[in-house]
Amino acid sequence: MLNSCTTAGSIKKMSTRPNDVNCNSEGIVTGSVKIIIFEYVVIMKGKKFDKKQYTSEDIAVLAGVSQATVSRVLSGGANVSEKKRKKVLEVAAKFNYQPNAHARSLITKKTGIIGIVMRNIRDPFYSAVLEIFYNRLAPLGYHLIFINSENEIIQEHEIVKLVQYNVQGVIVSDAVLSPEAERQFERNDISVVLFNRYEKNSKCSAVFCDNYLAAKQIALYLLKMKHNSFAFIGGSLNTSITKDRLKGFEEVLKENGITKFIVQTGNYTYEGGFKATQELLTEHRDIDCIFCVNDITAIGAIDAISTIGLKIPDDVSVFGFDNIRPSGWAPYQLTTWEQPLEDMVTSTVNIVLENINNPSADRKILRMNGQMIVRKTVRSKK
Amino acid sequence: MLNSCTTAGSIKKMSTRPNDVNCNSEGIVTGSVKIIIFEYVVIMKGKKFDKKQYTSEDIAVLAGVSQATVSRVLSGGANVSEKKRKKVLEVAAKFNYQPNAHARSLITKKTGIIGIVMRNIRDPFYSAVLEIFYNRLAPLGYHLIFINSENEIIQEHEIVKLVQYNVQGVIVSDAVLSPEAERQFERNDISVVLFNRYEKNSKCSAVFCDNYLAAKQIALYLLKMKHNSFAFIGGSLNTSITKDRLKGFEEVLKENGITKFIVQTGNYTYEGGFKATQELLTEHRDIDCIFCVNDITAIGAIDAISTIGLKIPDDVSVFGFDNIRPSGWAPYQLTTWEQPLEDMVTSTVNIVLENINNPSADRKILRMNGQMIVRKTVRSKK
DNA sequence: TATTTTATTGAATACGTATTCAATAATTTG
DNA sequence: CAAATTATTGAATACGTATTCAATAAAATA
Repeated sequence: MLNSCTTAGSIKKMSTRPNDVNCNSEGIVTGSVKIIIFEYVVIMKGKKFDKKQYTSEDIAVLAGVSQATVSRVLSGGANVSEKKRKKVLEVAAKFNYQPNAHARSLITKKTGIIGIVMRNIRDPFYSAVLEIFYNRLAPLGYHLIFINSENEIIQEHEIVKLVQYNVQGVIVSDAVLSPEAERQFERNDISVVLFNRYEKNSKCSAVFCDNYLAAKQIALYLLKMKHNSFAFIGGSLNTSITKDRLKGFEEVLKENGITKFIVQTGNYTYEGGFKATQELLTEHRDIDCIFCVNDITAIGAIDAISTIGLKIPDDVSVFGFDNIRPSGWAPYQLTTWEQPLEDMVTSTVNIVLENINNPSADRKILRMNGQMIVRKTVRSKK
Repeated sequence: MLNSCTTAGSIKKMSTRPNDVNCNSEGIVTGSVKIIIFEYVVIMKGKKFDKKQYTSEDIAVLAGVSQATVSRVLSGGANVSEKKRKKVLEVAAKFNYQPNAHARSLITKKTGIIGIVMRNIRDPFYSAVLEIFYNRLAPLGYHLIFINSENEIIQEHEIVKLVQYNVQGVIVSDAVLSPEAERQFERNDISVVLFNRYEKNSKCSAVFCDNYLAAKQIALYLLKMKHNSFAFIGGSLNTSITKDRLKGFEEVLKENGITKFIVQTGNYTYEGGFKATQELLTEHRDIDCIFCVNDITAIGAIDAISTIGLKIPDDVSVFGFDNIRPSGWAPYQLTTWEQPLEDMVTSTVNIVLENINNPSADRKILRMNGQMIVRKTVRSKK
């Protein structure tokens, strides 16, 4: 038997090629050219075709065609006779051939990789964001390299690998890029879409909720419910989210002659919301209404309020933003503003895809609307 | 001026090479060989060095060395004279050269990519898992391709891209692989570590909490607190987590002569826990103690219990597993079992790295301990 | 049937890097 | 100073694929 041979060795392309090599149902190579059989059997070491990473060259030899034909079958599939196509596919399947994506991308300049840069992945809003992005992009053949950052402003060193991997696009969620990072992408013609952020001094596209308008509507609603003393718990004051939500909110309050308005700074986390609320209510017992920049902050606020011993919404109303799942949980029942998450992701993906097809496409800024979700943390009237 | 030239064109390697080409402080190339200057200026179109993705070949020309030397400087750095090294680094920095990771990996067979396959990324436990894995692996130069799945058993088509990208290792969290998927990885010498799962009929390494032992301790604790009628809300019965936690729990109950023990099936989610608890308490009002397979299920259970109007822990005690952050939130104060998350990740990373260095390393099965976190959802006595 | 058109194919090449190998330069040793 | 090491370098090559180009085979047209 041929497979009693024990010498190991690697496959080299033969200078003389068989016209035809067949594989029987056991997966053992048979055919008219012994040297080929010999070499492949040696590799297999009795494990059939496992433990060997086949190349298109190998498949070509085993199918009795040229490497070019194998490539044609497995990439586009154009211009190959039905007979050879079948043969190639058969051999490829039998030997479980998987093309090398790196070699492929070297030629095509298409890596099929998209970078996703995230902060606060522990915030349920952003876990959802990641999940939805994956579910949208994977069926299109794009895969995600995940980058986690702790910084509001993403630094160049955090994303340089994305450049080296030639990602075809980048999604930055809940953060912005440093000028150096942005230039790095720009130089390499990698388009970036900011998700849930907006930066004036940037050339990046951006998809976000119209925070300014939403905040105005929220303020109007809270006024309608006869609140008098307002507070806002934001994130960092130089993020567009906090700036815009604060601006819209404050404008409406001023227009309506509200004088009592305290702005407290959190950091978009539960802990931040909890602490900010404690401080807020210690100094300003008369606050009867808190607008939180996002739900996770609001949940922290709610817990702080009840820890102090105040009642929601009788003593203090709380309004959130995002409509994450925990906001609907029984103890919270948070009244909030729902971001149109699915639509935002869809739009972002569309921009990314458009930039891939047309690298000189214009920057796009998309403001989406969302809607108010009324639950039980804002009193009805007084 | 040289840059008044408007013809565009791509850079070709010159057959005759300059001995030295300098870049002045403006970033404009100067030197003794005009043809080189010409070509590079043409490319730049007056935008200095933007909008051009340089290759090591380009840097070589601009630094007056061979491509091999550039490669030596930027990869290992061995065996290059200090003078040329400096020159190369200077030019590379000035032109913002980034080596192509795909071309590199084609040679080195090291992609620097690790696949992470996740389910339930919306569960705070797994968001944390992802964050920690990133934070551990990125400093080591490894990057993550993120795969999301809805399946308990990961199918081949979901992970085939990981094979094509030649990932150097795979972490599968909260799921197992189908035999075909596992073989796919095995054939390609890609080692897999199951995280928080264990599968007997698999050759994959695994890192998980000793669920059996933990469940026994939990049962003992609940017995000590004088509970009589027990329930367990698990996930799917063919996952190791549910099986082992159930087994340990049930064994102790039996040893202690407990006859009232109801097993209800959830799906590791809030909604699953909520619904299972509703059903459970409708049929079995006498249950005074529920052990939930994980915290998010337990939180759903707590909400269901209080929705029904029962008191925790006076009427019903709830015990969780994981110690996710929301378990510590004010309304929940869930008594639970903390998984040693950081240690589990560290161990997993170590196994992955070991497998990279030694592909024939043995399968490793790591059971970690964790600890009980006593809060307020289990009554003290009765 | 002769001629033109189209389909199919393989050889050669390109992608951008790391590495081998041989040649040369620099240094050390005697 | 001569000989032997060692350090440095560039040319050539390999990695695994897609694609161009030229050649051949097949089909369609006259």
